[in-house]
Amino acid sequence: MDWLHLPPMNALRAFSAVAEAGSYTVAAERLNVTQAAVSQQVKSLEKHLGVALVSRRGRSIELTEPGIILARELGIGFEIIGRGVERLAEHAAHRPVQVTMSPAFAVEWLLPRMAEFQRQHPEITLMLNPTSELVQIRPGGIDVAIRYRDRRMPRKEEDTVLVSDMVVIGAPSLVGGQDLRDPASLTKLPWLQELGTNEAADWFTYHGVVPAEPLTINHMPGNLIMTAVRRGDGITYSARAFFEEDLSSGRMIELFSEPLFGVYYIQTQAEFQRPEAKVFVNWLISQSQVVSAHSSQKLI
Amino acid sequence: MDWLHLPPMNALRAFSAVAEAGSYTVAAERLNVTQAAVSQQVKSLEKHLGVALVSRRGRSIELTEPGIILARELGIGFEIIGRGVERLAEHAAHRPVQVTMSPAFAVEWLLPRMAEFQRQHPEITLMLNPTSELVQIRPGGIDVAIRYRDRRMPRKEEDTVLVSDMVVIGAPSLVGGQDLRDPASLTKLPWLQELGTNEAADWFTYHGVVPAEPLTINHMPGNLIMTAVRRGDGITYSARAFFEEDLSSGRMIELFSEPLFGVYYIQTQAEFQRPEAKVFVNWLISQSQVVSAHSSQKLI
DNA sequence: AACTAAACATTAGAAAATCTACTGTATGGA
DNA sequence: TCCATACAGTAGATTTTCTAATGTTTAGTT
Repeated sequence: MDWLHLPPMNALRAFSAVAEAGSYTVAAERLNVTQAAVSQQVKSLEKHLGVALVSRRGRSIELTEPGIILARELGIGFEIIGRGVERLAEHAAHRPVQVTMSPAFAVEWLLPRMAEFQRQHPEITLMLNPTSELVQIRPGGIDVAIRYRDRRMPRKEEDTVLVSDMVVIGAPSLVGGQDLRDPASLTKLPWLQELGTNEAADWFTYHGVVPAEPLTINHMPGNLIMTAVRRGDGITYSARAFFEEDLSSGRMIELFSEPLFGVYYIQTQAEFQRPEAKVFVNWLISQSQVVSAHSSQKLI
Repeated sequence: MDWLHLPPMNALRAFSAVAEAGSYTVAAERLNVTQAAVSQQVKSLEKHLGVALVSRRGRSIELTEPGIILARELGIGFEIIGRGVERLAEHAAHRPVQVTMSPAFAVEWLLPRMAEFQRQHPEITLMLNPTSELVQIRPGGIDVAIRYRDRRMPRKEEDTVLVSDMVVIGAPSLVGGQDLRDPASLTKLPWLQELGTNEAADWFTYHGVVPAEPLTINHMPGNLIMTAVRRGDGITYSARAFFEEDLSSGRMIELFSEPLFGVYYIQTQAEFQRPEAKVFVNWLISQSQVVSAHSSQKLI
């Protein structure tokens, strides 16, 4: 394909629209530009080709003989291109909305609410990708990411899903009856921690504790941690919101708490957001909440 | 055709080139832009469609499945468009170079030299349009116009074909033996004048003569005037260059002369000039001359 | 004949798209 | 490990494209 000697595509498109519409004014409407713009584009195309394509005939226009020939070819070409794009657009529209988030958030917050979303929007299918890796948001890939940050990294202009106390938490069978009011005392307990993260060490650093002996840390996939903590395999650092039920029923014990410390917020491709993704994001926002102390309250 | 929901044509073209070349760098070369430009165009297309079209694979790239589908359609579409344009371009290339000029210039200056041009450039056919109307220069229409102006309207930057004395001239049978040294004396003679022009009246005005009685003016098509003047039907105002032969042989008599007064110059479409037209213009310039007094001399 | 309205043409300046030059990142081969 | 190659990202420059206003031509109307 010889791209170099092709006239500007926009000029070809304008002329093709004119040929199709039989009028500059109508073509301009269809292209959603002014009549002057179309007139100029066609002029520039004629100049490029050195051939008159359109001739005025009183108040209307007429294609010249070469104009007719060109218009026929262009019409076919653009038709094919248009169909190809349309096909792809349809394909894209039916693709599930892809959402990534941390395993803890998926299991403890999103999944319990998913049924409600599906009831409201049965036409939209979601594909969840629970991982603590930062998956790139990109067309054809992840549409929406729900991410965690602590309060110390403030941002403006972001959609918040959940603001929660962050807590160190454990099962009564593991921590019951001990005096654990000093952060340093937690160095003796086994920690459970997401693969590839460093929550336990960070927590001690934040609280000014330098562990005297090596910490006992079990790394495991995020989705297993909740279960393991409940079973008494170790303690972990997490959002209180994920354990409301456990705490009020006494199945879990809160060891330390940092009020309103953790923020889960939405990241999404700002422009050209797919309509389905937008619906999901709006729903997320409608479900957003602040969880603090021993009560949870809706924000919106 | 739904032009509104079509992505930007340039982005489609860039992606099609990438698909064809199998590489951003090569595609960029073929499109004669930088690799960054192509990269951005493809990105923007992906954003528009919400679909990943290209994926990196090490140091090379690979089209995604939807990318392959789209590329196939685009390839066909652009191919058709390209062929249509190419066909037209060929058609245009073989079209005769269309030249307009005054009838006098055509008969007396250009036609005698045409044979030489044809000898030098047998592949180029000319179509002459001798008329004193100002035909619009426009793609697909007139390529080159040779126009007259008098010295009083100076221009810069124009290609001159002929600068000549302007003379009032007549056949001996009509004007011989009379004392016509006073411009006013010419009011009594019959004038021949191009249809739609006003040369005679202008000439008297320029020479400060207010005709006492109505002038005798015969209007006729330009190509007939030369013959009529030679036959002694009247006098006319013209470039001396057209009558060199007649004057030196005594077949015509020069009544008044304005040295280097008339300029014949070339008008042509500056940009996107067809190659054939350019050849002809260059030849015209090579033939250009200044004609003054009783001698003519080549300028170049 | 004069008026009116509809359609295309032209222009300057504004707005938007596009490109370049540069820098950054990843990868395969010497 | 270093180098060369290819793609990615960014800011600012450049080019293209568009709009808004106005002009021109023509067909139909009064």
